[in-house]
Amino acid sequence: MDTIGFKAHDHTVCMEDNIAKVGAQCANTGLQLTPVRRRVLEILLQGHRALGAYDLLDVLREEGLGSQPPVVYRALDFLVSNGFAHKIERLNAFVACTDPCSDHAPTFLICRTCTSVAETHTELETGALARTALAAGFKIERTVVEAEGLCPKCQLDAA
Amino acid sequence: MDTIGFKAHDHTVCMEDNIAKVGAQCANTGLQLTPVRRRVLEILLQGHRALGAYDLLDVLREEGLGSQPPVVYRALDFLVSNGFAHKIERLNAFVACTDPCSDHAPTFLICRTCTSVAETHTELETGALARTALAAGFKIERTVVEAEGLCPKCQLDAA
DNA sequence: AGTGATATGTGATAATATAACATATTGGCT
DNA sequence: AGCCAATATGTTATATTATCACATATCACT
Repeated sequence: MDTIGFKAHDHTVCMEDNIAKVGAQCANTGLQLTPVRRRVLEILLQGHRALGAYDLLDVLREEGLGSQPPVVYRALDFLVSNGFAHKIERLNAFVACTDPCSDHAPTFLICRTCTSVAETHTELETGALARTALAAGFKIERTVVEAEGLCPKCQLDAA
Repeated sequence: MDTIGFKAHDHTVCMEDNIAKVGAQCANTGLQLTPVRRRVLEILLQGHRALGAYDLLDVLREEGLGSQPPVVYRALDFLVSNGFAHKIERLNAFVACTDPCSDHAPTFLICRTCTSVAETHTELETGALARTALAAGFKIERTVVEAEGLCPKCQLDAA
């Protein structure tokens, strides 16, 4: 039950590792990590925070990488559908995946004040939700599990 | 581990019970179940399905109960913040609560083809999340747990 | 080089949600 | 009843999030 995002860590290494893993995965599977896609991933990796599509687009626009919404939505669609990023439904925003090589059912801890997001991985198969679904004859294809609250730092700030 | 929504049941009674409970709760606590609020709840109760705010607004408009977005969003805000309805974040849509008297952390099973929604109340899932959060020093205030897939009926139809 | 698949550029618009401010209604109090 | 404060509604405008549609470019492979 790994939790990255609220813990101190070498973030430069964290980012480089992530990009390297994604690059390798793309090379292996024939996916194209084009400049816009790579840049969107880099921006998302910059902080363990959720960013809206239009926040990302603002950065791309400044850098001359694109100016219209479809540019960023296409890049996000690529990243999300290949498991390199996730959408936080509660915020209509996006985060880089912290473990981009494994196929997983991620869960998120979202800080309401600083919008930082920690990703954790719980097993879907054995969870209570899976048992409930089974009992109801429901076939789960995808899950959204998000907890909203206060991260350690913001709890201190609030006190 | 109750699951209403994919099971056959007397839906007229289901609706009437729900409205009666909500009415009683409002009377007890001084909340005002005004015509628009009541009507929005009724529309949501009509099926165990998620409806978008603008779908609801279309109905209200036909019935002369309101024509502008704030009308329906205010009613939904009332219903959601008092636990009489829930927002399905994955769909940006709303459902009536199936157990409007208890304070709970609901979870949902969402059928991708018929948009029917079953509400369940598993404490276990939030329990596992709660342990993860505790380990990370994160204080949970609210959770979003939604599973998307195929309901029993749509599995049959697909076969 | 040619071809089909994939990716990008761009303008328009759809879908979801809130701000801001005026007016009306309700409930409690004297 | 009459008044006040709180709550609810009406309405215009706008913000935010997301997709469509179609033209063009680039890539991967033969």
